[in-house]
Amino acid sequence: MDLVSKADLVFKALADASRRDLLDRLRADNGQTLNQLCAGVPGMTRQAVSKHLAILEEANLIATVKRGREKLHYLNPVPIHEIAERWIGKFERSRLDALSDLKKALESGDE
Amino acid sequence: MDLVSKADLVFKALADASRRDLLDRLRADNGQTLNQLCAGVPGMTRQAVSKHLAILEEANLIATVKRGREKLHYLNPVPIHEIAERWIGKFERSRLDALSDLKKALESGDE
DNA sequence: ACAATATGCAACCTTTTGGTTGCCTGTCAA
DNA sequence: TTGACAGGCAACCAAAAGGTTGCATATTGT
Repeated sequence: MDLVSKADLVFKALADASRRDLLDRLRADNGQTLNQLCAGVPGMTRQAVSKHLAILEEANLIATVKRGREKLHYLNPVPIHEIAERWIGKFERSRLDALSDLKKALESGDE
Repeated sequence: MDLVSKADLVFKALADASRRDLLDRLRADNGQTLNQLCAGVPGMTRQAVSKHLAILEEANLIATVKRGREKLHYLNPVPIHEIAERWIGKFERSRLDALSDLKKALESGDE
């Protein structure tokens, strides 16, 4: 098996606000080039953006297509979907239980 | 406004596998003490676990209740729920669109 | 009272992360 | 063919993250 799990790459990729922003911008306008994406993040070099995109690609959150001298970036929402289903879903299902535990604990702490 | 957004704290907290594991274990057995949680992570000092718990608490993913000399940790799934609703939800909704973009791009790349 | 237990605090260390600069490669257009 | 344009690669750097050790503090049971 992998040294780092697939889910871990996705969580780590999503941990950075700049990368979440890149995903947001691809969602709004899919298939942008590196330079187009750079234009939306002033105050950051092209290489920095390129590194973020590489991390997103490693996590399979984006796919790229080379078209001549430019590289088009496409959002792949599948890993986000899987994370939501497999991991967040568990917590969704136990939401009310956990809150009732919490409430009980806080009440008994008041005694 | 805050220097770091609330959502950012949650994403950052979820970025570490040990912390996700702690949440998992609290979900299975809510209200554990620090030492109980340490027992489940062999090969890590109590202080390391304590730091992870502090980060989770900072992100509001757990709430704590002091009970005598021990501190009980309770899962708070609400931030996870909010993340799922506000952020992941957007990507869920655009899932098919993005995939169709991707497919089109890959096809035209084959010409 | 006192020893054991449960946790907190702080300094310190190493690795990872996010970013930069500088230069190289490939592609298009005149 | 020769610039200009889009992007890749590698070295380097500062700051943050993850972890440790050592000591301090508060609570509890005997």
